[in-house]
Amino acid sequence: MLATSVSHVEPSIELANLVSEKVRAWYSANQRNLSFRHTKDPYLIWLSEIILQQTQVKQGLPYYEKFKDTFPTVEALAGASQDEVLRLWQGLGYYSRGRNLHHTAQIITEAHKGIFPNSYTELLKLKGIGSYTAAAIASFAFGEAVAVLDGNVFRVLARLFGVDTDITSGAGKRIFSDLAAKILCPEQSAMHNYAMMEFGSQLCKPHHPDCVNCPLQEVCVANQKGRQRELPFKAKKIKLKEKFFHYLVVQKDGLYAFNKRDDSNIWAGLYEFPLIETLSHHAPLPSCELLAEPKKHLLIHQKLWIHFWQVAELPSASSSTGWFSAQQIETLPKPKPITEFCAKLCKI
DNA sequence: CATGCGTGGGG
DNA sequence: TCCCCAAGCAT
Repeated sequence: MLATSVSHVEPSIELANLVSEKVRAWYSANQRNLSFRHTKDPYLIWLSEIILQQTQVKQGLPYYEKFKDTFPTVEALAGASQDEVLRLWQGLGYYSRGRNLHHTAQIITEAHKGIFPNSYTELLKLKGIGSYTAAAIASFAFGEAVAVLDGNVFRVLARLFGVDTDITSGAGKRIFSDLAAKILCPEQSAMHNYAMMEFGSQLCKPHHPDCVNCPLQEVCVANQKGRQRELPFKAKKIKLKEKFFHYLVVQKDGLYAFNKRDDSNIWAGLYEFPLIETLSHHAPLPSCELLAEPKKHLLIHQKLWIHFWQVAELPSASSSTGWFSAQQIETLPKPKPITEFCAKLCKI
């Protein structure tokens, strides 16, 4: 599944040109009619780009229109109060975008005397403008030859060139920005960037890419190999899950109930007290006595809460339990929390 | 570099 | 129900 070192296709100049030409031709015939694409006013382009960060056009468009009507210029936006701006932003989410928008409008109005910074490098210095937005404004408003790299472009490039490097990793960012730069048509950067994003959002879609009608199907690695579904590759976000382990300390005739863990889980093959896993700290059985404070045990993507309960008898359900003396247990391989608990138990 | 930040929609 | 995704950025 996960490939660490994969030799994806390195596009030749010819292939790079072909890709840009085909995508731009597709765009000319298939682009949606979106008002913010029909302006070169850097203020309006900036406004639309901020609103559309992590936001679908359908959701953001009404906000763009509202802001454009209410604040037609950067000075008008700068002159508003933060409350007015956030009131207009209400419901769109990611409210720091609204705060930064207002703040940056004031910087441009005052420090830049109302003149919008006109290069990728200068734009990047403004609050709320990162690499994507700087490239978007620089190319759309000023024709600078910089390639945008957003979620759509990641997807198009990953599929087209068969790149299965994790797009969230540092290595991935490098590979994809190199590829994006390589296929950019410098004389047509605005059109190229619009086209790449539109192509990704309308044809090379995440779930049902329209490969049958794709002008690049013959050069697309994912299409050749049927890997559209796997690309782009993102490492699964590791969510720290909380688990509650309850160990039952049961003594019978001087022997302790003790089990060997099966090999399909953590601590495979090690020994432990009979275990009940629940969803809370609460006692797992009606009559049992807590022997120690719950112990936190951190694994790579799990937080375990370990409890030890003294119990008179084993629940009838538990099977295949062995019985061992304290001396025998001492010699058995055990997980760290069990070892620690046993050590404490011996001292008492 | 991992995480938090919002809301709406789809599988 | 849950997870992923949508024109990312700041910390």
